Amino acid sequence: MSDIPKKYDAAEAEPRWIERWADSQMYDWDPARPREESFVIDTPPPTVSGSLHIGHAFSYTHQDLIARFQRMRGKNVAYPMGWDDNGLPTERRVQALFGIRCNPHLDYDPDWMPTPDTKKNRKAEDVIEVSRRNFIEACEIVTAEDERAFEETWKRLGLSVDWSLLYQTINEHCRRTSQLSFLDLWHKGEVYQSEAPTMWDIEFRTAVAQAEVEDRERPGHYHDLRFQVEDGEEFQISTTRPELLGACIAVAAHPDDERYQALFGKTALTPLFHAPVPILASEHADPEKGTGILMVCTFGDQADADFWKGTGLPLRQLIGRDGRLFEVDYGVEPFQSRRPELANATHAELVGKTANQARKRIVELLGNEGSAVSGSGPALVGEPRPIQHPVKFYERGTRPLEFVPTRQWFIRVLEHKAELLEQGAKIDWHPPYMQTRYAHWVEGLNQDWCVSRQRWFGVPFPVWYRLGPDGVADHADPILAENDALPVDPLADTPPGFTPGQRNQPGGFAGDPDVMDTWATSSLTPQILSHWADDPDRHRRMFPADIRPQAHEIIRTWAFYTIVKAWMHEREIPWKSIVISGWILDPDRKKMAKSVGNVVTPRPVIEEYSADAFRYWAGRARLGVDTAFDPNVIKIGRRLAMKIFNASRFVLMQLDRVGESAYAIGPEAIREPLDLAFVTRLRGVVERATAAMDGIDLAVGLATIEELFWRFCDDYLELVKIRSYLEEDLPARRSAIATLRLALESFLRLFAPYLPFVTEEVWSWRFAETGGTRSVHLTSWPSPHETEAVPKTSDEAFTCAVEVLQQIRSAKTQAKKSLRWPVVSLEIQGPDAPRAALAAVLDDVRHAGAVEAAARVELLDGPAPAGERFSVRTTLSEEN
RNA sequence: GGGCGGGUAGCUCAGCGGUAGAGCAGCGCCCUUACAAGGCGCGGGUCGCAGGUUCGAGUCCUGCUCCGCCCA
Repeated sequence: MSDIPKKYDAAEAEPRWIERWADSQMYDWDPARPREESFVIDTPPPTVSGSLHIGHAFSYTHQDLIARFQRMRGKNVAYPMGWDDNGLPTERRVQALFGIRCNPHLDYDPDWMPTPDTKKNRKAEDVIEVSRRNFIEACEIVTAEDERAFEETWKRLGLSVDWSLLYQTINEHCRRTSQLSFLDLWHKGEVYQSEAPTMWDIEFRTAVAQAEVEDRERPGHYHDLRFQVEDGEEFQISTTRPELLGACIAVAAHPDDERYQALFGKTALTPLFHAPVPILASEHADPEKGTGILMVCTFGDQADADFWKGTGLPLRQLIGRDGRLFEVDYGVEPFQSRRPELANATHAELVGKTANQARKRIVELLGNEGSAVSGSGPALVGEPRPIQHPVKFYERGTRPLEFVPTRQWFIRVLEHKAELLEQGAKIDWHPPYMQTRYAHWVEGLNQDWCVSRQRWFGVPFPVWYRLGPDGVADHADPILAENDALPVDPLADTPPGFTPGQRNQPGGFAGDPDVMDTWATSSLTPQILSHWADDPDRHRRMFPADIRPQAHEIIRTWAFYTIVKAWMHEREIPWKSIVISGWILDPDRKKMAKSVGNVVTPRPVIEEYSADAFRYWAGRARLGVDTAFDPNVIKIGRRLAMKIFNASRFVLMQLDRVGESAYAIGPEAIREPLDLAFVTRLRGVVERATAAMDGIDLAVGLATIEELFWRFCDDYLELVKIRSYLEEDLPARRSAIATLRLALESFLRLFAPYLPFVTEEVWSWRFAETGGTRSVHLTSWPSPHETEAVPKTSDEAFTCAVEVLQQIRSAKTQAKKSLRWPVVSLEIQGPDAPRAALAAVLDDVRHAGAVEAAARVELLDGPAPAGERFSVRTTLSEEN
């Protein structure tokens, strides 16, 4: 038998085990086993170009705890990893790193290689324009690097991922799956194209979906402007966006608003532009806001866009895709004006300006004498009034969204709210209240899912358009790719029935230039894993998945979209349960953010405290609840790992002292009252921990195991020492040895999901050979069956022993004596039942408490203090 | 403004109908042959506030308050 190491050095041991596990295939999913035996995890594919912060490692640890537990329960666990490569985060990073920008009109340069641009103050003219294909190649180089870093961190954390199931959301298989999904939805009528005002990010120049939009409180101003009715009467509207005055198409007040009853149905004229606009009654107007009457323009906000739809009013778009006001001609439809020269002169002041710049200028113009419609006085009444109001932003953007009419692809979700709510209810949510959050999101939807993005590094739509003789695309009747041709790149591949030379030629074809939203692909992760696109048999074995672990901020995106897709394709739920981790906040309970500079990355923490310690911290957090980053809790984990090491060392040294036969003593040798009582405790802990883990109550499972383990170390080991030290092979020693072995083997397996490194280290010393399983991670989770040969008793004897032992220790500590200090007299008073229980284990207690052989020990009948079993009087020896 | 979660010892949290718990921090003691990056012990809380239900309420109900998150 090999020597048992004296010290545990996690920094040395953990990498050693990672290496050993790497090629062992011990975490691999076995495709041959039936569905009932499988446990399929739909792992969130992290965005590789995002920075990895400690919250990711925290959440991924939760998945691993579940994976390892299920594996030990005998399940054939499919625990994949995926990298979410495509989309804006990658493009943004690539642009910044290489100082490049994609120009899709350029030709591919096969000799071009991206080189990091280290210029400190890069000017706009320094940015190199590259072709779409070169740009995509640059993205691929960066993501490949990022993936390596992620993989290394996951391995360092001890994630038991089956790396043979690895995928990238941009790889061929995912592109095929994603495009197939699109085609399937097209054939089912769930996807449509429309040209409509869409939320548009002027910075990235792409459409964005409702799920990616957030409200931010921003300062603004109410501007009161004088409008004039054709008959000369005046009224004032309030607006926060005076720069859109030229885009005004109507004026509206609430139908019940007494103040404006006389105006409804009349026509008003706008100042500076003199556009005739109808005065309408509309529920959209809030009588409490501003003057209660507002101008509707195309488009100041969502309300304007909603209002405009279906009214038949003209579309007067002023803001372009770059966020600047473009040229228009007043006096020509749809830009009506009673005084076109004045309107055009005004607009000339604003053309080319951003919304902000234009606002400043037009406020000056509106403040000028004579700017009112009547020509008398300024149109602007008083000073603009500062307010705070919510403004819509793309979640990754820095500038307010605009509503710009563009052609986009949409997936129908609004008309399926009821079904999507029903699907949500079929899924088991952990914690349950997270389902409410999902439901509220679904109920609050007000737009279909916009899936097209005007970007490059993503999955293209498998679609081409016929070009008429005039070169104009026929969007109404797109050419779709054949299923078996997928994946296609419509900008490179030629549609059936055409030749490459007909690309972009009148009478020829054009490829759809857009790519899909990242979520359009990552909403298919269960199907990507199951090979829905090309392997129906495997799909049946893996779909729906058992579990989806994720954090709560992506309920509205990833979870929601995945539920949508699974329902649309197969009328199924994507997974049986969903587990939501909380967020990690900084120690002051603030959200970690790059801009605040309080982001903690996982690697240094793992290096400092060990992966086991980190995992302990993650395992202790309750699901769904945000947790402050607290090194103190991680330190407790480190201490626990150390304790497991030392206690194991002690137990195995006891077994070794007996010899190899010790490892063959079965549970039937457990006969001593103390040992029976402890095994009863252990049995209860196994049952409770198993129930907790089954219910994904990871923190409760850990706390249950940990609590008994500390009792084991602090009290049981002390109480049993005297018997395990016995030189002779007596039943008392056999019972002790058998209990120690059973307990240690149980604890190691119970802790294995949480602390995979130290448990494996200890397992390797002896049990790898004697236990018949080379790794603790290949053993089975402890079960009550293992202790069937041990007579069931109460755990009262152990409880009583511990109580008296603690009283003795307390007496010694208060007397400032060492714990080895001899006791000469012990008077224990208590009721019959605990006295009887104690009597059976009194020898163990005497030895653990260093009660002298000749000491007077009395068990007396009598009451005990409230909440205790005994009243104990300890008399210490005068000298040691 | 609506919804969700939470306010328990100095700190981090457990307990969710039956005599207030753990760990950390504090204080004190102990180098006991597994463990000094250790062990043992000791203090320490009107369980956010106000009502109510109950024989009995951190624990259930109502209102309020503060914090966080999600959504408008």
